[in-house]
Amino acid sequence: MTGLRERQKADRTGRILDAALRLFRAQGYDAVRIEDIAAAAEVSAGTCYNYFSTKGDLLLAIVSMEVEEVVGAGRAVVEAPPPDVELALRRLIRLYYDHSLNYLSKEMWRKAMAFSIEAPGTPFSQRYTELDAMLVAQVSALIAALQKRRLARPDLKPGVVGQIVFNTLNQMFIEFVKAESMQLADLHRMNDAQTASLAALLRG
Amino acid sequence: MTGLRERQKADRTGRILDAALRLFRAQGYDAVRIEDIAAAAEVSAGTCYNYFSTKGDLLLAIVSMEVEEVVGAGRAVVEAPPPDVELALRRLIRLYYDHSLNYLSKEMWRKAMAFSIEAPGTPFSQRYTELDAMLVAQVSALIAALQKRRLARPDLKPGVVGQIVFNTLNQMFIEFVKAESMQLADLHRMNDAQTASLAALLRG
DNA sequence: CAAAAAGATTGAGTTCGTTCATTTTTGAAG
DNA sequence: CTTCAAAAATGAACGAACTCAATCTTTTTG
Repeated sequence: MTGLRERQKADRTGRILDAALRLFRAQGYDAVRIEDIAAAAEVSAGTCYNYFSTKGDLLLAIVSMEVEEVVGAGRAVVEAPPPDVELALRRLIRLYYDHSLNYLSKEMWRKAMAFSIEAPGTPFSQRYTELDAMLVAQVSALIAALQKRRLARPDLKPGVVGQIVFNTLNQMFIEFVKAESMQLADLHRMNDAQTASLAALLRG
Repeated sequence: MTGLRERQKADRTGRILDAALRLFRAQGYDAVRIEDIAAAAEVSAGTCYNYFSTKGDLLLAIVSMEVEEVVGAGRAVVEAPPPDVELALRRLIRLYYDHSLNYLSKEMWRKAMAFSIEAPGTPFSQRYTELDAMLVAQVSALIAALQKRRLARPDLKPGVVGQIVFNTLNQMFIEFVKAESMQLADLHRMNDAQTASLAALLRG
């Protein structure tokens, strides 16, 4: 089942991803050439293109892993939500934001988001879009959980509200990564303000 | 005041913009080389870079003109809003959407939005961001006008609601330009549905 | 086990955005 | 009208993403 070819393939994929992440973080996305990644991964430039269709798609593969992690971390919040709409939303969104710079730089986020709009058809662009949908679903699930606990107006459709909340948090995140000087603390403040407004709408 | 140099400069800027718009529409953004634009505008490639910092910024200059037009057209709706929240929002947003493909292709929008995230510091990227803010302000002004006419809950801050509405319409537009097969009619349907939900929240 | 087929790797070559030293044009001063 | 400085245009040269024909490695077949 796991032939040599298969193992080598997985190994090379891992080496390319590791090298790319390390170099992107250290030198910045633009400054790193595919040849540099190839050299660090001990393959040729051409081989990188057998595994990832473009440099942008390779970046999105890395970013997608980060988003997968955050979706995993978010489950805990949805399963045991704080006993208040505002607190609950704030907590989930802070989790997303705080995770965002663990492995990735603002430049990497900018390039990744740009690429996912520019080239929506590549494999990891589609994956990234799926993951965004999973985040929407997760926020929606949180709303639903709060409604079940009678902490939010029961007449609002969780999916609609979830999408609205996601749009807002996503837009603020874009603003954040676009402004190199903006700090996480600033983003938190924006989030707290917006969440307060939204929470007012969502409470009975 | 209008020396030769000044006139030539304006003339060249115009020729480059015209040529770029025509070629981007006819052949697609990626297929058009800076040299092609330069040739059509009867200048050299290097000259294009005296006027626009990158190919992406040249595109954003074109897209910005389109957005300026749409902001102008939107004023009429804000000044004489239809007598219902849902109708009013729907009308303004449809105006935005219907204008969007007058001069620009989906590919151009994708590239433009991508570039504005990727390179937020270039002159026309900043201009584009300003124009987005103007659209937010315009939607907010519409909400305020409706409140004044007692057609919307008076306790909601127009700015907050305007930003939420804009985020939603913008997100749907991104989905639209990402899916080459999606038609304007589909976008209208999405808009009608979302607007109905939002209008329910905004009515007294 | 040998031979052939299938699958991957390779790196030299192509393309295109961008830069920059040089040349040309414009406007001002004498 | 001539001279000079500043501004602008030019296109050759550069660099990096990406392609592809040739080569090598793994798997399958007889």
